[in-house]
Amino acid sequence: MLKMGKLTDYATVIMNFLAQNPGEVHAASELANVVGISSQTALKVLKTLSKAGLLQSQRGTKGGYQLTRPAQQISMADILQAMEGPIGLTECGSSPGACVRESQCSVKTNWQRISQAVHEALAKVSLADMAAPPSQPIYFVKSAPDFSHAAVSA
Amino acid sequence: MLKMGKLTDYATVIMNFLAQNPGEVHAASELANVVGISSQTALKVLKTLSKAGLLQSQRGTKGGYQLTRPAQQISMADILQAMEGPIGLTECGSSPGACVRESQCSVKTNWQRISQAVHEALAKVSLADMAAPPSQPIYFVKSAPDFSHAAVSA
DNA sequence: ATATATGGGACTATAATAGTCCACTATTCA
DNA sequence: TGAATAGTGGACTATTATAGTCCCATATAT
Repeated sequence: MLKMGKLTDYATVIMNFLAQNPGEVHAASELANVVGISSQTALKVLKTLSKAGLLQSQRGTKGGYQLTRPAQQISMADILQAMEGPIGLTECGSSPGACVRESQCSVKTNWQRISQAVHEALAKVSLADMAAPPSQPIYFVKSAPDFSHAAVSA
Repeated sequence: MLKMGKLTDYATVIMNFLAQNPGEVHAASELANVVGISSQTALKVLKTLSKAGLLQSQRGTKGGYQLTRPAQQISMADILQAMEGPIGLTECGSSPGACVRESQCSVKTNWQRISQAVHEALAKVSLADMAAPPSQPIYFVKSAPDFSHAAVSA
């Protein structure tokens, strides 16, 4: 399914909520309610997002979280990367050296390119875009990974 | 990391090998050697690919596997989908009804679109492209998910 | 017939993820 | 200044998903 983790899912909903309430500070317990999860779990997500620099936290009574920058300047790639580490469909795409067969792998380079394409697709979508209901059905990738130059080998 | 499973990884290497040896039938044990995994595990992958219609199998002595159609006509999306089911970053993108909060979810539609964009990126890359070493560094997504119409809400 | 090879399903081990808990630090307000 | 509130960091456990293995059945070539 190529799916992201649940925590990442929560993160996007939380970030979306904060994007819709700019300038306000929201406590973890409140955000937990928005998503429908426990405060503990929300806290875990919020800590991760804070460490990644996407959220600004405030301690003590009246404390909570808010976006560090405008929703237009936060991409879905930022959020995914914060929650799951570098975007890459294969190990070799995000962590060079992890695969023992890396040197003689025939498909490595192209996988890295596909990962890059996926990353770019996610980077193009900002949190502000996400928060806004789309006005019409559209196609997204007008031009996709360009392999047109590559001839069939073998 | 948004990564695919190991078995999917094996699948791409196997498919790539078969693409480079068109018209030949290769046994599971041989393909297992190519990837560096056990025959049992290779078999598991091969069964899945066969069921999905990407491979043609032949039983008995001198049996084995080959591509059902030319490598140009098999996309990476086909392989991923065969191994991991429908491509979708979120549950709601690939299995409507799976998420209890689906109806009031503010980001559902846009996630579905992002998943669609990822799917299209993978669909554009054929097995033949994958088998061929890229001749030059290129950018893949010239135009990505188009959210330009969407205004910032709230 | 027999050896070889795939088909289908079930089972188990392992790994990744999600969820929870605890002790600590910072801030507000009475 | 003390109590209440709220985030920080790390560790731990439960759960889930994945990977790997095994068994028995079926098909084919010699």
